[in-house]
Order: sequence, then C-alpha cells, then structure tokens
Amino acid sequence: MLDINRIRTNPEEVKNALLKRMDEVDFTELLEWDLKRRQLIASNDEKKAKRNKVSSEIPRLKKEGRDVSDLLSEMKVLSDDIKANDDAIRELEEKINRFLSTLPNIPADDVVAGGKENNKVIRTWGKKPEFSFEPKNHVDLATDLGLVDYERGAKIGGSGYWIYTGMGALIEWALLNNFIEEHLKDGYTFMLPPHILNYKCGYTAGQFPKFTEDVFKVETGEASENMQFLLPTAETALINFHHNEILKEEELPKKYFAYTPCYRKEAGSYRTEERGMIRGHQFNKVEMFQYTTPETSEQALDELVNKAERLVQGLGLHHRVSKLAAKDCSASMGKTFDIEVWIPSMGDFKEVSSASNAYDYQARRGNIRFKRSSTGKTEFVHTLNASGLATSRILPAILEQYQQEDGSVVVPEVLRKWIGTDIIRKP
RNA sequence: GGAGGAGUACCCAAGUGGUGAAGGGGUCGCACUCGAAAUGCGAUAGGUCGGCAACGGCGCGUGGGUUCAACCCCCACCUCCUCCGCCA
Repeated sequence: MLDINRIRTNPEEVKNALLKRMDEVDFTELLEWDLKRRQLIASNDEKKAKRNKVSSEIPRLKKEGRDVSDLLSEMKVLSDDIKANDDAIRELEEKINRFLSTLPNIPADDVVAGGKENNKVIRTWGKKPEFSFEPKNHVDLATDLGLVDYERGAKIGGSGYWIYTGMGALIEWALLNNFIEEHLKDGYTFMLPPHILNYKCGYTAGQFPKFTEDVFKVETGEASENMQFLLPTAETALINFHHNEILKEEELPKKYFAYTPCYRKEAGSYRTEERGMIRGHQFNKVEMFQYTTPETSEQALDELVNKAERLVQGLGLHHRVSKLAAKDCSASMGKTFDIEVWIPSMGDFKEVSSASNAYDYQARRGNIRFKRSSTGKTEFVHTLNASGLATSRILPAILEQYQQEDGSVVVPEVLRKWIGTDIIRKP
C-alpha cells in the first residue's frame, strides 16, 4: 500500500516512479475522492461534536423537568444527516482503498525501468561444468537413479506433482537441513507456520486482491473475506506474524526463517522445458524474513542476498545474481535480486532465490509498526524476504552439474553427513 | 458438527441506556529514608483520523443495526474456554 499523503503531496513524483513498472498511472480520480473524503470528514466531525454535546445535556434538561421533544426531533434530523455522511465517507474510502490496494510498490531509485530484458547480471560465480560425455537432463537422472517418481506423483496428485523416493527424499531433506543449520548459525528464529492461511495474510503480503486466482482455495463455504488458501510461500505467513502490532525499536531487526511446502496453481504456465520439478504445484522452500527499521533495510537486503548466495556456493553450484528491472519485481517489492542457478540441460539459469525489500509497502497493508525510542513516535517497519532456498531447482542443478559419465552423481560435500554417502548410484 | 460461557487498557476486574469507562495489581515519578522495604501523593489508553493550529472525531474482540444518546439492547462474524459428538 502506498501512502496516500505522499500521493497527495507529490503526485507527479509518485507517478513518474510508478511508470517504471506500469504503463499508465492516473491519480485524477483518486485525488478527487481523497479531497471529497477529507471535506466530508471535517464537516461531519463538527456535526458529531454537536450531537455529543446536546446528547449529554438532554439528561440534565430532563431532570429539570424541561420538555425536550423538540430537541429530540431536531437531533433525529442531525443524526440521520450524520449517518448519510458516514455512508458517503465509507463509500469513498472503499473506492480509495480499492484503488490503492492494487497499486504496486514504488521501485527504488536505483531500480531500472522496464521488464525482464532490462534485468542486470551483477555477478556470476563458478564455471559452467564441461562434460566429456553426453550429459543427461535432471528428469532422466532423477528417474534413472530412483530419486523421484514423476509417474506415480501424477497418479496420486495429478499433473505437476512428484514424489521424492528413498535417496531422493534423503537428499531433499538434507538440503533443507543444510539451509536450516546455516540460518540458525546466523541467529535467525526457526518458524513452522500453518499451511492454510486466511484472506488477510494474502492481502498484507500484497498478493491479494490481484492474485486470488493463483492460489489453491480451501473449501469453507462462500464469503470471500473469510476465504482460506494454501500458502504459496512462507512469506505470506511470516509477514503476518506481527500483523497489527507495534514493535519496540530495540527488538528490531527481527530475523525469521520458515520451512514450508509452497502450493501454487501455476495455471497455464507449463512449458516443455519446465518439466520435471522446475515448476510444480508443490515444492519445498526455506524462506528468510526480516522486519527492520527504515534506515537499516538496505543493509538487511544485502545480508539476505549474501546469505542465499552463500548457500548456493556451499553446494558448489555455478550461479549468478541478477538485479531485477522494475516490471520483473513482484508487486509488493521495491527492489529485488534473483539468484539463479545453472541448469545445463536447459542452457539457462533458473531462479532459486528471490531476495526483496518491500520497504514499508507490506507494513502499511498489515499495519505493522515500531515505536522509535528517540521520538516516541510510531513508524512503519520495513519488511524483507528471501528464499533460502527453494529446493525444486537446486536438486536438478545438483544432479546435472555433479553428474558423471557412468550416470552416477557426486554428493556435494556439505550434504554428505546427512546422506551417508558421497556418491549416488543406480539402486 | 452440537450445546454453553467469555472477550474492557501492561495484568486482573467492575460496569445492563445518560456528562470525564469504577477498583486493584504492576510499572514510572515524587515525598519520607543514610539507603532499601513499608507507607503516602501523583501519573499510567495506546493508537488513529481530520486540521497549519486551537481543537474535534473515532476507540470497551470485529462489522452492522436500534436510539437524541450504546461497554450496555438487536443481528452477523472472529478468537479463546468448558462439555458432547467425530477422530483416517
């Protein structure tokens, strides 16, 4: 949510910033509603003050035995008038909120305009593996090695689901353990949130109202404000942990991480090159999350990017870090870095982590504030999130990058203590 | 799923239609004291909206309604507690 005061005072500045990610921005109507709203509130507050005053005099007059019936009917008219104005104000506020709640965040100054084509690779780590043999793709490797059962996954859950089996499940679990261990070392607090969330969570995260069709809704009757859905990312849960709270400045930054499966419809987004587990309806992810003061959020973003990158480096995977252009950032985010890992069979880098600063955008939607000790004033916190990491592209990258001529796969050093072997062979 | 009960500030808690929402605990300040305890006095509703401000509006789980006036009456919802049922 953007600050209406900021739009009111600097409409052109906000508009120009938004044009980096939107094709058209027009605040004319919004500002009219806003003006009308404030005028109505001012005049209605005066009427309410009068009503309060008269209402408090009525019992006294009655006690004195005065006839108050004229006064009562006069007040009845005033009260009806107030109610009509309240309705009008509410209607305006609904319009204003509907408008504001669909506006994306303002891109940071150093974020360039435009879409994907303007993303900028800021560093690349490692080298493309060279193979002296014909390398297999991850789907064949996983199937041949008995790590993942795609057919039975589809049999059980439908298209877009798979099953980690035996050693595959062990590797998956080892990855998650590795990530968890690293975050604990860095002093982040481990959370296991519910997987079913209410509407408010999606709203605060900035995913609703726009993307209600992209999540799996849980059947709970009709009413949309009471809807529940399967979480598409733990971010949606973690941003709401402090919903409607006022934190103390000393408690910031709050650093959390959660492991959850992520459930996404991904309707119509399949492409042949995204088969396997590159894009599925359910995948495992460890998510990092921070609540910070405004002045420390940039630094926190660096920390998150570095943490995510260190995990990929720990696994020895060739990857790169990109800074996203405005249109490629998700709506709530003002700045995003993607960490993309090399998938040899695709000849391309695929996202394994997205690290973003939402600035105060989500905090406004969720009313999450902190009290600054020097001034005693409340301010909105900044919120940041980063995957650390999603496994569904890490496992393919490991299989493909670590494969050997005989079809076996070398286990990255850091995972061996959980897997108990340093090489995965055909069972 | 069914039946009851509850939700008031940091905590406990009174208040069933009428000016400022009792009281207690805790916390903070002051006094007394060499200091502390005890005691006494004082402060403790944060927040938010409108306004340059003065000031005013809102605020007793949330949202509606009735009324000149709602913590109080009515409706819906949320959360928690107790009991019953279900429990792969």
